[in-house]
Amino acid sequence: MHRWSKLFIPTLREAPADAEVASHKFLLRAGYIRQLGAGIYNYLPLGQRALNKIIGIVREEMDKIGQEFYLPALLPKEPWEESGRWTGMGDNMFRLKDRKGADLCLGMTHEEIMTTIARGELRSYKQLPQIWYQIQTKFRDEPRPKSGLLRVRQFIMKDAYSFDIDSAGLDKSFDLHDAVYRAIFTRCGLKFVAVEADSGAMGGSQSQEFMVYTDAGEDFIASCPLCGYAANLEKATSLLGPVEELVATGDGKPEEIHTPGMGAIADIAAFLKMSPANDIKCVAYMALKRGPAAKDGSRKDTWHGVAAFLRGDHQVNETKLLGALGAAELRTMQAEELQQCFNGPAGYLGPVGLKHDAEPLGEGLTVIVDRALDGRINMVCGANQLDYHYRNVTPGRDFTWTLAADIRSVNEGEGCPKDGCAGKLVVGKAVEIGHIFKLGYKYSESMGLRVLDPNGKEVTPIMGSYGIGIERILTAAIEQENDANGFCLAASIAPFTVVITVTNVGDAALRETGEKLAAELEAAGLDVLLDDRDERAGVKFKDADLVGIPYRINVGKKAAAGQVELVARSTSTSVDVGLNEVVALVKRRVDEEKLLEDSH
RNA sequence: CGGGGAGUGGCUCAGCCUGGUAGAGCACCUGGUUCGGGACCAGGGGGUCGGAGGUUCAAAUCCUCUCUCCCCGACCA
Repeated sequence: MHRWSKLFIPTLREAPADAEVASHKFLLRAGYIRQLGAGIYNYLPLGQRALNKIIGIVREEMDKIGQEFYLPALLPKEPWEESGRWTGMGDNMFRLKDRKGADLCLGMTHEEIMTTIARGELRSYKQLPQIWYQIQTKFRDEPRPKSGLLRVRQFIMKDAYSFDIDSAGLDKSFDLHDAVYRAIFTRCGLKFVAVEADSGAMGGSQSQEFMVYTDAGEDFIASCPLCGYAANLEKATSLLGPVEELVATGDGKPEEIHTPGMGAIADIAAFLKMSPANDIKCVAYMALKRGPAAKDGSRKDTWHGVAAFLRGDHQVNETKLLGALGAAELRTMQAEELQQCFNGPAGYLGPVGLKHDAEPLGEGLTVIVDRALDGRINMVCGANQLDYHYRNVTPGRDFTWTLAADIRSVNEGEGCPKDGCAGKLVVGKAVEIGHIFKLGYKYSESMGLRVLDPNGKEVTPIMGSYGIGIERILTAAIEQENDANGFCLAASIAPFTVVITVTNVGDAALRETGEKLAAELEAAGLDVLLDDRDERAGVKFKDADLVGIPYRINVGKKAAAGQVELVARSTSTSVDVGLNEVVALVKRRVDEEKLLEDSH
């Protein structure tokens, strides 16, 4: 049994000024965490208990499909050079040298390391499939840590890796993780959605994120309320309605028009009394192409000019653009670069007469057009000349391109992309709590993992990679359920399941009743905290509400009559219960919560 | 890295513009009165004003440099 008077639970009346999001404020106020530096936090006893409970659930579920490892966080350079990520990870990797001057890094993910184990030990298809996981501290030198535990530089991750003989096997491993992840998040009391996602730096084909809707999140999710389609905005597509085309003027060929001071799309649209959808906008980038790795691990990276053209009312999706180009990084062009590539100024850039490369990221300019320009006619675009535009511009007839691709972000209200679905997309903010990838052969190939197949032939196993952010589960749970007084965690992850508040410890009878009740609850298998502090009742109620414990039992005035109050934190409802029934009632409530989870 | 903001007892902040004895509330310690939704009274402890340099008889306050943290944009669990 734990007594509040003996525990270190430093609650705060006011949130420190630099906390902005709810979970950050409450984690600090409830005495779960204290900050040590930007994106670096101390976990205090209450926080540690909650995280341990989450880890327990993750471990229990993961053990159903995989085996737990524990790899080092301090890693030598070599495996990273083999995969190409020693340079590929860039500044996000914490690097250090040992006393001999050898390069080391702090692990930010462990594909490489797991692969070294696999290639050292796996010899036969008979040993596959394997699912290996660990729960371990990760280090990432984030450009901008923020929002308390939401984005930090040191965090706990459950990372798992699968090795299969073929893609059918990978599909199965992927589905196993999908199912187990759903079970984990449900047991943690999260209302989550699984969405299609971009694979990013991990590489690979298919990936799916698990998200919890919250304004504190950093991702946007497009979803269809009708059919259940859901995708990260980085990946989402939509069905566009028809656009009313402009009527051609003159001979129907591109015609230069004088448009002084109309560098913005809104201006030119108003001037020509047309919709921005009739305009072709240009966003000019410099894209970084990674060169092949040299023997010493170094690379020659090069920058290439890219002109992206899309509908005037659409926004570039840089994630999609990166993917379409096969580039590593993007930055917008400087004025001199614009002049050099377009011979024209920003605001008046256009595709007509633009020379472009045949292949992406070549010597000259890469012209990429968005698919939403397919089949469009009589559009308006910049003339690559200050204060001039063209009209009557038809893609394909009046200009060509290096490649066409989906490079725009969908907007709320656009049509659901699923065949036959008439739904309209809605966009919401969310935080990512888990991500599962089909990696493919990226690591097994580059690092030389081979096994013999049934025919005695060497084959390369196919891999998957699967992550869960442990602290993110806690953070998302708090974001999901909080009010003015604090937050409420599911019994499964709360540091304590029930707190017994003895309203007046000066009263020996009350104190004894509380002690006895606590012992009984503990005997019933519940995590119980006895608030035996010599504080006024109000202080103890406030603290109990603050720290997220789902059930509270008030031992007060009515105790003499054999009655206590059972208060549910989530609904703030209380019922009077007989002292001899309260243990069974709390137990039943907690068990019902579990049942509810299982039925998901 | 670009842009914006902040560093003053443990927490929230005032003081800075216009240089002149470092303050309030909460928290903490002692005593008393209270005791079901963050009590009250009295007394008390605690601060190199982020750091360095400069201007000045005198710097929390003015100047220069620097460090740290937070927020907005490119990354991801």
